[in-house]
Amino acid sequence: MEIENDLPKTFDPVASQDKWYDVWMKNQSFKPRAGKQKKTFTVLMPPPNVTGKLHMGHALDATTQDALIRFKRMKGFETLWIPGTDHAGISTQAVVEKLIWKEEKKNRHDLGREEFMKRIWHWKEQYGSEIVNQQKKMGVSCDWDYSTFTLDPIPNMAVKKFFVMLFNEGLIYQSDYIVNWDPILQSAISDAEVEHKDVKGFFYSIKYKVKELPDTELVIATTRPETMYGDTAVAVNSDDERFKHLIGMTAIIPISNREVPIIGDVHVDIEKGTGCLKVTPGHDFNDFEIGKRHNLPIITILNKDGTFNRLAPEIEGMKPKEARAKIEQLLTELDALVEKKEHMNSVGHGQRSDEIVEPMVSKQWFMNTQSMSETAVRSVENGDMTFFPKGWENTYFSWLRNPKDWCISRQLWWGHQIPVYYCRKCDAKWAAEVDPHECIECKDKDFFQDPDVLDTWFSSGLWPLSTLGWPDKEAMKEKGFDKFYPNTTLITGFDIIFFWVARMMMMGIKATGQSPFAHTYIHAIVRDKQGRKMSKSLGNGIDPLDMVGQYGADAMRFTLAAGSGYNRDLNLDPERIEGYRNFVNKLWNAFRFVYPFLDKAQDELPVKSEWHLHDKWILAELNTVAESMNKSMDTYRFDDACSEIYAFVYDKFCSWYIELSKNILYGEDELEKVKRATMLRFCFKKIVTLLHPITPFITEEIWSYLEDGKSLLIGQEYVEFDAKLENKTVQEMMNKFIDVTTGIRNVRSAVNLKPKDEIDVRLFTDDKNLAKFIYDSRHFLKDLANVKSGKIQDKNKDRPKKSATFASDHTEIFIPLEGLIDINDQINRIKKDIEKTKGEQSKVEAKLNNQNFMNNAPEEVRAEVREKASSFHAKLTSLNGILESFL
RNA sequence: GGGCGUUUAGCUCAGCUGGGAGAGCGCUACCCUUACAAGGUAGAUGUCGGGGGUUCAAACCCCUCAACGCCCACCA
Repeated sequence: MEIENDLPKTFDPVASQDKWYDVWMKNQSFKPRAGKQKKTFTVLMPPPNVTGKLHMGHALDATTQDALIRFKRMKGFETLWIPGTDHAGISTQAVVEKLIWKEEKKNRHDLGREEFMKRIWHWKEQYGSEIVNQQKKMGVSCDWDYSTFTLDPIPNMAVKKFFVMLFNEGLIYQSDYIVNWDPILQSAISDAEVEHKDVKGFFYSIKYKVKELPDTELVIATTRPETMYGDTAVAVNSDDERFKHLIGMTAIIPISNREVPIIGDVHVDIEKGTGCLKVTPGHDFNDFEIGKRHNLPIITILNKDGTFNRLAPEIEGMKPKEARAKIEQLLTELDALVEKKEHMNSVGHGQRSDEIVEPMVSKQWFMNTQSMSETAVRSVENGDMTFFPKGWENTYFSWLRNPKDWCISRQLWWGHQIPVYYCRKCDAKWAAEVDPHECIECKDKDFFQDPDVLDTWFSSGLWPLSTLGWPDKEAMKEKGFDKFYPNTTLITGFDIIFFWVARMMMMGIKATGQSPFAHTYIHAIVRDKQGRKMSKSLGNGIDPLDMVGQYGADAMRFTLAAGSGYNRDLNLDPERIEGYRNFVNKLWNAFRFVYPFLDKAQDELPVKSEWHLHDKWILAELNTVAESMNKSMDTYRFDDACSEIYAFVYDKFCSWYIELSKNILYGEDELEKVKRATMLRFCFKKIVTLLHPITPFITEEIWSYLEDGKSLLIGQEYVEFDAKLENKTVQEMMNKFIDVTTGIRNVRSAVNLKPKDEIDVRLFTDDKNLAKFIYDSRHFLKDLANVKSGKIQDKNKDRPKKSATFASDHTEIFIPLEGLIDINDQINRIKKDIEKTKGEQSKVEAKLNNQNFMNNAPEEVRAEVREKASSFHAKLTSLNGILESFL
């Protein structure tokens, strides 16, 4: 029979994607709406950089967050997912600066601050939303009306408010301190932005003369001889017998012949190097501390661009690497270089610039995070905020339990300018939330604002607050601050636990007294299939949009969700995306099968007494998968959720229920047809509902057919566990029926029967229920295994001779094939099966004969083992009986 | 140096509080069977990194070794 079907044979994701996204937008489906849970569920999107392009990390972010938010929305929470973009001070400024240089050969100083800022804003308006459009391709269901840019007026108010608060408490202060200086950015950066990398270098031993003892030479070990122009002391350990008599004398630095004191300090390790240390407080973190202890002067010998200044005349204008070579040459000429050996050194690099950072002393703004760290730690310890997986709290703790003051000023223009003002008349210095008109002290108009801007993470740290309108009362009311703060779940990668999660916790609690969110789910980092980081230099990046174009957003999303649970790496192989594309297509084709019968389907399920055994079974299975998916989604086990629904759709619904429906739908009984069509439609609605959070597009597409366009799936209720649908008995029975069917196919395959060969099957079982189940399902065996005729009997009946056979623990299968089969072949198969079963049985028997096991194992385990023993026994009895009949 | 993590089928991984080793992809054979060849049916594949220990019972708990990865750290 030909069934008309105007649906395409394969699902076309691209057409479907834009269509449904538009429909959802028009329908305002992403807006928060009060639901049956009477609770809110808020997720804050980690704002991508405005300069950013969507990469796999974003795609994973988008997928997990969207799956969660769609799930909770369907569960009846009032869901809000807040999007936004980050001004990303450094990278944005760099991008635009480069662009202007390319086009006009001007740098930012040529343009001036005001003009340059205008240009960046212009650039941002024009190109800054590219990533937003890319997120939409992934199907993100965030409320775009909440979209915020970190430099918007409200976040700016938030930044000022928070800054002024801490400034007035003395927690934000300005200080001349040694900081990490990035010579490319020409700005200070925070400790967290420094990445240490092993760099091959040399360990130099250099002779310093001692002024008071002309015959004595101190040998100093250093990896950075070029910084000797900044030395202001030589240090030895006060307990070092070799050198302690020198303390208080004077050392002479080679080349410059400058004199510096020899001091004793605990920091110096007697064992390490030569035991003598050159002290350069201006360019080394330890030396800075030593210098403070001994009141040493600080000499800064570097320019802002990392070249040496005129205090280092022989190497002035050089970069450190070049300078080092020059110094090495000079020292050699002076015969002051004792030794040079290879040495691996851990050198700090700027996270953004990847350039070696120089420790340098400069006036910067710092935030004292001591007490904020403590509250942030406590908040996780007492369960106000929980990490999923829990292990990540260690990373969080390790950082916050050892807090260092945070250098928050950056010598950039693009960002939140520090709200501190200086009076030129009276030296007043004050912080203000609103732009002042006059000096706070002397009322003079001649004042200026601090030129520096704040670290990007300062505004990011206030993100959960500012996106909900804080601190503007009216905006807070409009955006529902009281309702949506604290947020429910934060989803992000582990690489920004320090940068972002910890800062939001510190700042959020400081500002409101409440942890900004209840859960933090840390997802994996996407890597290539060999486990390497995706990077431009390796060229191993996979562009999510390419994949979306090629396989569809649903397949892309399913792949990412299936790969993301509590693991820390997600090694992505494009073949997997293809595999899940096939799954999406499978679902589509299952629907194509159902589609022509939809008009027969009724809205309500028939009364339970009219359910076919197979109906009971599929509904019980569906119920089981609904229960486990709910659990998985609630605990961020997207991987489990995916494999559960995948297995159900493939192995239960398509392979069996649909196959078992053909006989009915292509048959003559109109009443049965209506019932089955109703069941299929019902099941399909449940399936697409369960899948919708993960694969929103195809499910919405199918839903539109199932519901004839009357409603949108995005707004439907999620499938809940329903005790009334449970049916363990029928599930067990069906499993046995599947065993039997598979057994028949197995035999067919073993004796090389063609699919077209019809067979007669004789089944022997003592399981009365099963016999009835098979009998009731007998018509289906034609479709399932091309069984033409058959008979089900007790095991005490005679078995047919000369048959191909198979035995399970509950049923023996005989396919009489006189003349067609090789008896010896059959005997060998059975013997092999007997051996295998015996092996399994002996393991179980050993347990039962083990007195210790019987005494110690819990009863349920013993019962299980006994059951297994008897099933192996039954199977062996069958096999042996069959074997005898052949001999 | 400290911490975290990983090591299970050819590949990517799951295996929750210990109780007969799993999935997907790939592979082999046979099938264009009227939802689907982006498919169907059947099938093969593992000293669960090595070594000890606890236990009636260990992939799972403890100790130890090894390899790999990541994070932190002031190692001149």
